[in-house]
Amino acid sequence: MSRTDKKQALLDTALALFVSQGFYATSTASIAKQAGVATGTLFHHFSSKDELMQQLFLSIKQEFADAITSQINQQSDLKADTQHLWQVAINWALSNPLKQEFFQQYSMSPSIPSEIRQQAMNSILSFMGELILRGKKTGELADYPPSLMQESCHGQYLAATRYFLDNPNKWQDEIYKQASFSMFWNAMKA
Amino acid sequence: MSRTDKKQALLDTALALFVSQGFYATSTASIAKQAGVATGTLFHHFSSKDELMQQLFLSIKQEFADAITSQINQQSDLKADTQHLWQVAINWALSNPLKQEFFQQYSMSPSIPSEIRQQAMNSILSFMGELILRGKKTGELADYPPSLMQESCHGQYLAATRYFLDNPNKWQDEIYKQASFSMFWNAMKA
Amino acid sequence: MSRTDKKQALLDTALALFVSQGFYATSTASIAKQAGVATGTLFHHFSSKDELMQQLFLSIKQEFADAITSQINQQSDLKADTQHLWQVAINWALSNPLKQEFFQQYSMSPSIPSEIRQQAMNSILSFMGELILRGKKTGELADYPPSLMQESCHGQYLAATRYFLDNPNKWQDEIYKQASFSMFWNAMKA
Amino acid sequence: MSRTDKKQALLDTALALFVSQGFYATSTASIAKQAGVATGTLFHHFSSKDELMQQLFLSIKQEFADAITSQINQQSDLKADTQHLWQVAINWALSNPLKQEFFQQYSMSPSIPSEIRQQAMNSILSFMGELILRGKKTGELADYPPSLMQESCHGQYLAATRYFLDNPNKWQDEIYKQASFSMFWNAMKA
DNA sequence: CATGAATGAGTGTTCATTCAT
DNA sequence: TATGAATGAACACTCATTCAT
Repeated sequence: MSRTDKKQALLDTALALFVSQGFYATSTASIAKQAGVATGTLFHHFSSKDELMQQLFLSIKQEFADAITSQINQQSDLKADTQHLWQVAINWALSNPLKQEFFQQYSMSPSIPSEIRQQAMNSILSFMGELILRGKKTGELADYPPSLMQESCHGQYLAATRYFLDNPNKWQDEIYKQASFSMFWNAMKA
Repeated sequence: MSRTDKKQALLDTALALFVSQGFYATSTASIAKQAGVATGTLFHHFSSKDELMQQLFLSIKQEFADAITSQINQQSDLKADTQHLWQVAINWALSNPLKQEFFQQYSMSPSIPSEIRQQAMNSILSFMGELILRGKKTGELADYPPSLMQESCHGQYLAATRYFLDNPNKWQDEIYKQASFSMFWNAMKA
Repeated sequence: MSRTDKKQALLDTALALFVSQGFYATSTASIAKQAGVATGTLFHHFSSKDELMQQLFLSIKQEFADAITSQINQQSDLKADTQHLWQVAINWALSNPLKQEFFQQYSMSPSIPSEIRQQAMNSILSFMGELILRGKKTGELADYPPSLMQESCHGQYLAATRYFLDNPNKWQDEIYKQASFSMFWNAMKA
Repeated sequence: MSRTDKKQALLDTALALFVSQGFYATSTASIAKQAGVATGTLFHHFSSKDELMQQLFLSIKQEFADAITSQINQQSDLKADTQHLWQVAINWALSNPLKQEFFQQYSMSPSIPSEIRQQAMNSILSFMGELILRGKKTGELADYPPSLMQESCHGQYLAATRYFLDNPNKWQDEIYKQASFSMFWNAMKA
């Protein structure tokens, strides 16, 4: 196992254990053991348990951002573009349930410094931010205060992924898929 | 200090410390000390730290439910009733910022058994549930799957309170107040 | 329940719990609760947990001594008298299994001050001591050092009660009953 | 200090403290401190205080068994062999007073699971068991029930070691040494 | 870099004992 | 006397972190 492999194994194991048991209930020893390395090795790659958590948080955020970016191509009308983004984002969540659950659990938790959380949130919301701006200019979207709109969008996204994560087969049901987007879109519509 | 006072002092102190430092970073000793009682006293009232957490969670949930119930009088048209409920709920959150923050932090956290969380969530959502049903019957609200609608409502409520908690003076601004309700209402509107 | 009743209830309960769970694993609160009195009441009757233990130890010792004394009537020859004493003592142990087990467990334990234990042991052995003296004078018993003989007697008595306590029905079997006494007697015989 | 040294130091210290203060009155912290290691180290070698106790019990039992086995050579007549065994066993007890006292104190105590105690007792008694069988075949020993005889042997052994431990110089006195064996042998003799 | 035994401060929890009622 | 809530010192045990190998 190469160096990078070991670091990645530690991140993967930490993700699984943090989600299933929580940050504080997961000992560094158990992470190392399940990752197949010695206890001390964890501290060669991460200066502390907190840093492991932060790197994990940021790496997942990055992965999400990369996944979304790679699939976006804004060319149709605003609503179609938004719907595409919505589906791509929820697809990612359903394809990466552990990582999505990690976000749900730790986005509000004091286990992660608020600056790091803020940074991650902004990154997620930046996609929406641009669309909202575009929609306001064309008059398709309502002229609500932007920061409030962003928070609302984020809330809807979290709610939808929570729902479809708990009921994965419902995402195949066009009724549910459409409904979730309709609520999201209508909330912002002019 | 009477018996009830001590128990209540422990709950109050636990609320403050859990919110500001997190559940795991708060020692039972520090709760007791700050509440002005001996360490053992905490365990006289709560069999464990976990049980303290659960009782705290349930007591806050109950307080919220009572506050809402006492101010509800459904008599006008659906939209007016809904707006009233929306404002009452957000008012409560802003009047009880610690308790609201507690919900934000722990509604998804493994520090609280999921059954307890579920129970609390249902209680909160039951108010909305009735209004949604009413709206569907009259045709004022869209016919989306009820469970999905509830999750979406909850998400919007959390997002709005998060926003106004971070920017308390904005709730006095009618523009923001209106906008937050409009997004909530339009999402569900037929 | 009268005062004496409560004190006796505490002693009875303590006996049962000390035997089944051990001295340290039994909390004063559990003794009080199971005896049907308040925690504080225990400390009205016994100044400390240790004193409760000592009073219990001495009261059982006394009960044993009284039971033996009341049934002894030395009139026949030495062997017959000894056999009678042997049977009376073992009968008592089998009729009071909890108390006998208590002795087995605590005769050697540091939970009881050694002076108290010594005092109790002497009381038990005094019966034997007289018989041994008598036997030596008549030449029926061997002329071993008295203190060593006493210790040996005591060891045999503990072994026999241990055995018959674990196999109560064997005491009805004359073969076993006889064998146990034969070993005891032959060990001392001239 | 090597790894094995630390574990052994902990066992040695635990033995000394358990004997002098009792199991419950001895804190794990005090064992570690007196053994010259950190508190955590104790739990690195033993998963709990109870396990330390069990390992201690079994290691002493093993040491006793090894000591006896190494010195046994059955070649003479039964009585001579038995006397040799008796002396070897008591010699061991007197050479290892702490370990013998440990047995006296904990053989009956609930601090040690009864299965472990049983296992240890059987190991000790197995030596005797064989001799008893041999004696019954040759008719030199009485035909008492074997289990009762074993218990009686054990009781005598405990009594004798107790006596000579309390009065060590008496073991040098041939009168006492002979008397102790005579009582043991005559009890079983046909 | 990797290891894992060692560390020791810190944790949740217990429980004999006290004392105001 | 009797009560039982309150006390706080003491405990077994955990775990992030270090460091000699």
